[in-house]
Amino acid sequence: MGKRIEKRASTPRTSTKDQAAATLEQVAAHAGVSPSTVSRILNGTAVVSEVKQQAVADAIALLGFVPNPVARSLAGGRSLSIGVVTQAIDSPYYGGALRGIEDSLRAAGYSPLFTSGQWDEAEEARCIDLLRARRVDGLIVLTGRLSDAALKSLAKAIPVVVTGRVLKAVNLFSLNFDNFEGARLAAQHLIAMGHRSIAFISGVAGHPDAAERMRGYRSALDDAGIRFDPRLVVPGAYHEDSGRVAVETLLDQGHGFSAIFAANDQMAFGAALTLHRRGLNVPADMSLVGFDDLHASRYTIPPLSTVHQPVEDLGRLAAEAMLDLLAGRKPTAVLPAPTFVARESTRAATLKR
Amino acid sequence: MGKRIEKRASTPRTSTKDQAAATLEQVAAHAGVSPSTVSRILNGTAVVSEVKQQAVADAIALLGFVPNPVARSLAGGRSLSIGVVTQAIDSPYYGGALRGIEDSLRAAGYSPLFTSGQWDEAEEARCIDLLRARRVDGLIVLTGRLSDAALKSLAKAIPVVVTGRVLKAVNLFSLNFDNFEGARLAAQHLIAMGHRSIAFISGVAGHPDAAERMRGYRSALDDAGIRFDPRLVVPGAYHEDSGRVAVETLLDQGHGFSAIFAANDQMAFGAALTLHRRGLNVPADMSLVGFDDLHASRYTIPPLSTVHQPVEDLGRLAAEAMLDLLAGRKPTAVLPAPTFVARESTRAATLKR
DNA sequence: AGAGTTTGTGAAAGCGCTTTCATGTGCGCT
DNA sequence: AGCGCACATGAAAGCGCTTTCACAAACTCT
Repeated sequence: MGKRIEKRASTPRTSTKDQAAATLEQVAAHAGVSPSTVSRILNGTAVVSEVKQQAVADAIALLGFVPNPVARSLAGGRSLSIGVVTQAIDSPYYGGALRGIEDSLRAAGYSPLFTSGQWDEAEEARCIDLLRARRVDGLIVLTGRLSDAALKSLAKAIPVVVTGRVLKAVNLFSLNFDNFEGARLAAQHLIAMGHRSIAFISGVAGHPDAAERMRGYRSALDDAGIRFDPRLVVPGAYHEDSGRVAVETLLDQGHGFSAIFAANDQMAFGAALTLHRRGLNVPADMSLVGFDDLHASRYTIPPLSTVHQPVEDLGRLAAEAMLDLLAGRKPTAVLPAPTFVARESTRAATLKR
Repeated sequence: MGKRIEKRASTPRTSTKDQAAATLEQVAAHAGVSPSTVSRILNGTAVVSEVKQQAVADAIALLGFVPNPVARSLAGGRSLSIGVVTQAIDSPYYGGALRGIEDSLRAAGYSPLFTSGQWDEAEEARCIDLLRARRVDGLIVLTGRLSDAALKSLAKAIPVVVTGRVLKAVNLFSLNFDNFEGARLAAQHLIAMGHRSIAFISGVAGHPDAAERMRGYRSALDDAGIRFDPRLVVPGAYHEDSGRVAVETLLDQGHGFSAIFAANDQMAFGAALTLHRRGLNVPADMSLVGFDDLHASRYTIPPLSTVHQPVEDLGRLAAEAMLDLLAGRKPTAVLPAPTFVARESTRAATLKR
C-alpha cells in the first residue's frame, strides 16, 4: 500500500552519549568540589551544603553523568543486583513471577539476574554458585529443589527469599502460597458437584508444593468421607505431556472416575487433550480442574476451572521482601489466600462411571 | 602453609565458602608468583611456564578461588554481561528465546540481563539506557519497536544483535525469521484446502514482523487469484484477548468466511474461544491457523495448525551471533526456513458460508 | 663472540567509585 | 577570651582485577 508517515515527535533518545561516559571525577572537577562530595550527594551519605548540591546537580546534568554500577559495586561491596533462581524461565508460571520481580526491583535501583534450574537440584546449585560468583546482593529462589538446610546455610552468607515452602531463619524469608488449602478448595469444588471418584495427577515428586497439593486433595476427600483410592493418583511432572500421559494411564487402568484434578494447569491442558482424543467431552463426560490459573487457562476450550495463584504478586512480594531484608527491615509480605475460579471445565456429576 | 582440606565433593555444594572469597592476590601469594601471572593464566593472555601454571592451578583449587567478575569488569572494561530486551518476559514466545540465550551465553562465560519493553517504544528506550548504564558488553533486541536508525546509531557504541527485521550495519547483526514466507505458507495451506474467504487477524501495528505476515497473507491470496477483502482483516495485538475480540468483530460484521488466520498463536487461542462460544466448531465449521507454534499449541483442542518458528534456536543463534560480534568475527547464523505444521484445526472447506 | 630478538615475569598504574581519616571552620560554652 | 566540639569537606587509601612497561634470561644470527 502506501508509505506511512514516519513517527517523529520526540525520538526515544536511547541516550546517544557516545562520548565515553562521564565519570564522577569529571563531575567533581566541573562542580569545583572533591569526588568524595559528589559521592556523598549521590548516596546521601552525609550532609552537603546547598550550594555544592546545586553545583554538582548542574554538572551532572551538563555531562549526562550516570554512575558506573560496576565501579560502585567494587568499591561499595554491593552489586545492586539480585539473583533469581527459577525452575524454567520459559514456563508461563515463572514468567509471570519474573515480571513482578523485575518491576519491583527496578523501582529500587536493583537489577534481577535470572537463571533457571531446570527442576534439577545440581543444576540449581550451579545457578546459585554462578550468581554468587557474580556477587549478587541477595537471592530469590522460586520453589527450589534445594533442601531447607542448604537454604538456611546459604542465608548465613547472603539474604535469601524463597517461595513455595515455609522456613524460618535469620536473613531468610519464605513466602508461601497455601498449596494445601488451594488443592483442598479444588477437590471440594469437585466433591460439592457430586463427584466421588476423583483422579489426581500429582506434581513433581519431592517438590514441597506438590506434596502440599496432594495433601489438600486427600484432606478434602477425608472430610467428605470418601475413601482415598491410590489407584486414582498418577504421578506427573508439571508439564503438559505428563498430563497427557497420565490420563492415558488412568483411562487404560479402567478404574472409573468422573473428574480429574491436575496439580497444575499445564498438566490439565495435556489431560484435556487425551480426553478429547478418547472422545470424552469436558465437562459433559468428565470434569477437569487445574491449579495455578495461568493466563492461558482462561482461553482453553472449555475455559479451565482452577485454583487462582497470584504469580505476578508473588514475584512482586518476593522482590519487596528481599528489599526489606537488604535494608535490615523485617519483611511482612503475605500472599493472598487461595481462591478457586470456577469456569467451564467442571459440571455436576451425573452418572457414576 | 597451613593447608586444609576444602569442600569434599558430593552434596550439591552451593559453595559454603563463607570464609570471605579468596582473591587473586592470595592465589598469587600461595603459588609464589605475581598477581599478573595469575591473571595471565586465568585469561590466557600470555604464555606461562608449566611449573607456575601448575602452582597456580593448585593454589586456586586449594583456596576455592573464583574470580570476582565485578573487579574483572572494572579493570577490563568489559562487564561480561549482555543486555537482552524483550517485549514481555512473561510471554511464552519470548520465554523460549530467553532460554536459548541463557544457555549459549552461559557456556561462554557471559550472563544475560533480561528486561522487557512492554511493546512500548519509550519503555524500550528506557530499558536500553538502563542496560547501558549497567555497562553491558552487547545488546540483543528481540523484535524491538525502535527504529532501524536508532538501532544503527546504537551499534556505533555497542554491538547489537536484533531479531525480527533485516538490517545491515557495522557492529550489528540481524537475525530474521522469514515472516513473509511463513505467513504465505499458512495462507497457502488454507487455500489448498479450498478456503476462499480467509479472515486475517493482524499483529501489533508498526511491528515489522506483523507487516511481513500481513504481506505473506496477501501474497498467497494474490497467487491464488483471490481478491483481497479488507473487511476480512481485523487488527490484533498479539495477545489472546485481542484474538477473542477480533473474531467477535468478524462474526458480527457478517461477511462470510470459512477460515481464520491469526498472526500469532496467542491470538488464535483467543479466536478459538469466541468460536466455541458462538457454537462454531473448529475445524468442522471453521478452520483456524496460527503462527509461532508455541509449545502450548500442541495441546489446544483441537491442536493448532500453525507456522513453526524455532524460538529457542532463535535465542541460541542470537546469543552466538553476539559472541561472534564480541570476538570480532562476522556472525554467520541463519535461521531455518519456516515450515507449516498441519495439526487438527484445519479442514477442507465444504460449503461457502 | 657480540648484537639483536624473543620470552617469561614482576612492578606498578590504573578502572570509577566508596569510605575512612584528617583538617579547617564556625559555634557554644565557661 | 579561650577551649572544645560538631560539621562540612578534601585527601588518600583501597575494592580485586587487567594491562602496560621494563627487564633479566634465554635464544637466534652473522
